Amino acid sequence: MKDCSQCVVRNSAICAALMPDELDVLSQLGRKQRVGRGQTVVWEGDDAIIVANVVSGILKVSMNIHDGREQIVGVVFPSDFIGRPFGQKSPYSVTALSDAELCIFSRSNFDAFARNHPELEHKLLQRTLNELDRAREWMLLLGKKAAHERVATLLLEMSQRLGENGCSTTEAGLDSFELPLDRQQMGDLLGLTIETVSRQLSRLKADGVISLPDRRMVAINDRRRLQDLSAAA
Amino acid sequence: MKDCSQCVVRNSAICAALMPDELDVLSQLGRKQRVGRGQTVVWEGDDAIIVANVVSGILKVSMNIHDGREQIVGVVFPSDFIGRPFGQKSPYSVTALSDAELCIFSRSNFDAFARNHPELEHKLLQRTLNELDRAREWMLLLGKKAAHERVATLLLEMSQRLGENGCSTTEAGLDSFELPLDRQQMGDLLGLTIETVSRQLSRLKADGVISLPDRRMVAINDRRRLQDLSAAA
DNA sequence: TTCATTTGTTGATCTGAATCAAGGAACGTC
DNA sequence: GACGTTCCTTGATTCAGATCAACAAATGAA
Repeated sequence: MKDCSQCVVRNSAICAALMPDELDVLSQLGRKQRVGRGQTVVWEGDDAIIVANVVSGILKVSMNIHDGREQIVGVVFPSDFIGRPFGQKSPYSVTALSDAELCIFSRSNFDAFARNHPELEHKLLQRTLNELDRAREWMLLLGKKAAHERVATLLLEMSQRLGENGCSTTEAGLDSFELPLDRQQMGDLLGLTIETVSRQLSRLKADGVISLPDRRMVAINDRRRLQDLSAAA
Repeated sequence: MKDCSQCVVRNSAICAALMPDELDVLSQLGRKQRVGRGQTVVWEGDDAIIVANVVSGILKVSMNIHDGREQIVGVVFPSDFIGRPFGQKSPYSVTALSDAELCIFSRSNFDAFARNHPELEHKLLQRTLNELDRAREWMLLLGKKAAHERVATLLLEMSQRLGENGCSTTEAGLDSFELPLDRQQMGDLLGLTIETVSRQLSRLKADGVISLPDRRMVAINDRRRLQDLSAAA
C-alpha cells in the first residue's frame, strides 16, 4: 500500500495517531482491498486473522444462533476499525452493506505494531470505549424499548452517524439520507421482524414525522417529534 | 492507599501491568473505599469523575429511560474495572449489588497516569475489548432469544464468571452458587419481567435441570441440558 | 418490453410475555 | 415470637409484536 497521506480517512481513523514515518511502516503491513455489497470479510467463530480500517462504505457486525437467527450488533462507517485485535477467535462476522474499501492488516502484524505504538493503542482504546458505549445504549433499546421507539432511535442514529463525516452538516445530523440497510437488516438490528419495521415506518410517515421518497431514502420532517418518540435516555 | 502488593486483585486487575515502583506511584493517586449494597458510585449523565478497580463484591452497570425503565448493561466482578476513562460524562450508573471494596481514582489523575503507562493502557484495552464482546453477546440475547433461553444463558454466565476467580473450579463453572441478583435485577438484565423470570426458573426446577435451595442459591444439575436450552451461538 | 424475482406493504390471526391480581415465604425489627 | 415489609411465586387476562398470507412495487434479466 502506498501513500497513506492521500487517504480520505487519514485524519479520522486510528492512523491519525501516527507520525508520517511511522505511518510509512504501518502502510507496508497493509493493503487496500475492495469488497462488494454482501461480501463477508470476517466469519464468526473463525480465527481472527485480519483487522482493517474502513476507508469507504458501510458494513455490519453480526452474530448468529445455529438455527439461523441473526442479530446485528454493530454498524461500521468510514474511518471505523473492524476486527478483533488481541484475540484468537472472532466472536462475530463482518459483512459489507454497500461496496466498500478496506485497509487490511494481518492481525498478528497489527497487534505487534500496535504494542510498539502506544499512541495508536490509545486511539484504539478510545474507539473501543465509544463502541462499548454504543453497544450498551443498544442493549437498552433491545431490552426495554417498544417497536416505535426502536425505529425512531434507529432513524436518528443513522441520521447522526451518516452526517458525522459529511461536509456540510448540522449538529444533529442529516435531515435526508439513504438507509444503508434494507428492512430485514433493520429488523435484525432492532430485534424486530421485517413486518413490524415496515408498519412503524408507515406510521411515522402517516403521522408526517418522516417522508419515504423511495425504499431506501428517509427524510426527517420533525426531528423534535422523532426524538420524543425515541425515548432517549 | 498503601501496600498494593498485598492486594487480592494485584495480579488480575489492570494493575498487573505495572512494576512495583510504578504501582507505588499509582497507589498514591487512589484510595480504598467500602460501599454498601445498593449504594451507587457513578451516576448516569453525571460528569465522569471517578474510575475504580473492584477489589471485592459485585456491582451492576445500568442505563435508564426517564420514565423509570431500567436496563442492566453489565455486571462487574472483583478485578474488573469500572468507570468511563477518557470521557466527559458517564453514560451509565454503577451500583453495588453486594457490599464491595473499590480502589478509586479520580478520572483525571487516572487518565494522565494511564497515558504515560502503555502497558496499563494495553491491559485496559484488552479488558474493554472483552467487555465489548460480552455486550454484543448480550445484544444477541436481548434481540433474539426467548425467555427460557435468556434465563438459561444467565445461569451459565453467572456460573462461569463467579467461578473464574474462585480457587477450585472446573473449566465450565461452578455447579452451585449464590446469585448476586434478585429477580427484579435478573429481569432488568434479561429484558424480562420479574414474573417471567420466576416462571422460567420454576420450570427449569420442575424439569430437574436446576435446584433452588433458597431465593438466591442455584445448583446446576444438568449442565448439558442447560447449555442446549441457552441457544449458545 | 415482458416476465420473473426480490423487496416491501398491509391485513388477519396467533402467541409469548406483559400486566393484573392474589397469596405465600423469608427477613428484619421490636 | 409477633408483626410489618419485602421478595417471590403462581394464576388469569390482555396485548404488542410475531407469524401467516396475499398482494403491490421495484428491480433486473432476457
